[in-house]
Amino acid sequence: MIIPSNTFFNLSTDKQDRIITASINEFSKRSFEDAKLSNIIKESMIPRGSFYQYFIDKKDLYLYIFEIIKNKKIEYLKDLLINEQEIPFLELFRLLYAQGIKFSIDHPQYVDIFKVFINTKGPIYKELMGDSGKEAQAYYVGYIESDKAKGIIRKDIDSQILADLVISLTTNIAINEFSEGEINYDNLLKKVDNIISIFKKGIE
Amino acid sequence: MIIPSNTFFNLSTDKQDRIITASINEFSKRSFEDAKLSNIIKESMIPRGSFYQYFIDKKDLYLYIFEIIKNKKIEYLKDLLINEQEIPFLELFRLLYAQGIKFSIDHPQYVDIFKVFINTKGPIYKELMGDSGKEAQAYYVGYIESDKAKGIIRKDIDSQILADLVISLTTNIAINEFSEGEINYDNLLKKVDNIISIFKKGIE
DNA sequence: ATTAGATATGACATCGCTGTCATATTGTAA
DNA sequence: TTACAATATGACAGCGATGTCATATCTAAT
Repeated sequence: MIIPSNTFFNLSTDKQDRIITASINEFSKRSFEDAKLSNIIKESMIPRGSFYQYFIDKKDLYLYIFEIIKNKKIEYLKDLLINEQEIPFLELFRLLYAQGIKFSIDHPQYVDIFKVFINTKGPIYKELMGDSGKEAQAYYVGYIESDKAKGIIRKDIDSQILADLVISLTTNIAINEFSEGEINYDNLLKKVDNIISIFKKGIE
Repeated sequence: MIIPSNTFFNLSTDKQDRIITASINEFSKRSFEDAKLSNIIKESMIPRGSFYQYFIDKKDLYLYIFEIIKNKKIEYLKDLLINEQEIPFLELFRLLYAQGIKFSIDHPQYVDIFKVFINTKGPIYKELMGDSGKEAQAYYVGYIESDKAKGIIRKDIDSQILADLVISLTTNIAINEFSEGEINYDNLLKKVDNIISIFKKGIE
């Protein structure tokens, strides 16, 4: 059995989209455990029985939605991560941060789903996350150490702490939550540069 | 009618504590809307009927729990906020951050409740939050501007952005999520100092 | 046009959660 | 002890969610 079933992929794109949109709406509001298929079925106007032709159960659907989000995020970041040129850590951070903000502006729902996902420590969390947090940390730490060796970053800064700080900022992208003014990319890019400047030279 | 009822306060502290603990467990896992009284009743071993003698309904209970958390948080921060001496912004930030971490170590559940609360945009959110986010921002901005005037902080740094950054870090306290090693206060204090150092002088 | 296989549909049994209510128990004042 | 008020209790009706299944409809090959 393919997941989702071929039946689902044979649907008109309109129907597929309705199901996906409704699912994203629901999963961005409720944890996997608490998400209600009823809401998804209602919103997408799919008969109850039909849903179970497309997906085995709620988990099957969630995995599919998660996959969509993951691929979309990768799409935003792939150019930066593939490009293994020797840019300084702070420049990499700047680019990742900026792309992260772009992503969260373009797809606020996806970000909400991820937030809910992060906050719930349910069994699905470990199943999907694995050690990707540690991997990201190790990636950054390596980068930072390399910059230290080159004398670009002060040696007395703890690489792990700096890595944590950066991960914390890029995964949350909470910068726009408290601020006034219009939320658009250019606007936020200015903020990123300001933050980078703080990181670079300090505030004194 | 007093909320919670006198009946609740007349209970043995053991029973009161069981209800409070069970409520905190539930509200730290589920949004207000999705939290289930059944779970709370089960865990605290209170007969269903009794619960409704103590609280009007779920909202009544939530308000009470929220009040407890708020007071506890204030207890941790009051010495810093009352003390209006002329310490530099970064020093204030350092102290707030450290106390925030202490709070999140001592009461991880409270922090979870707050995270869930922040993430759900339900009607209860606006009712309880009001404009407290803006107030905090204004408080920090004023502080930063004052330091700028004194020449302690670089003038080309955007006060709002710095305030946002600081709020984002102190409200999330996600610093411990990715890191290895034991989580204890001394350990984290070292991290705070490291972060402060980054803010102060930059990483270059 | 017929037929087999694929797909669509909503009624249904089951389950868990909510808030209420009639009744039982306890506490207290006379 | 009695009698009245406060408190405790769990059975229950109502409701909404879940996953299944028998049946209806559609599609494509002959």
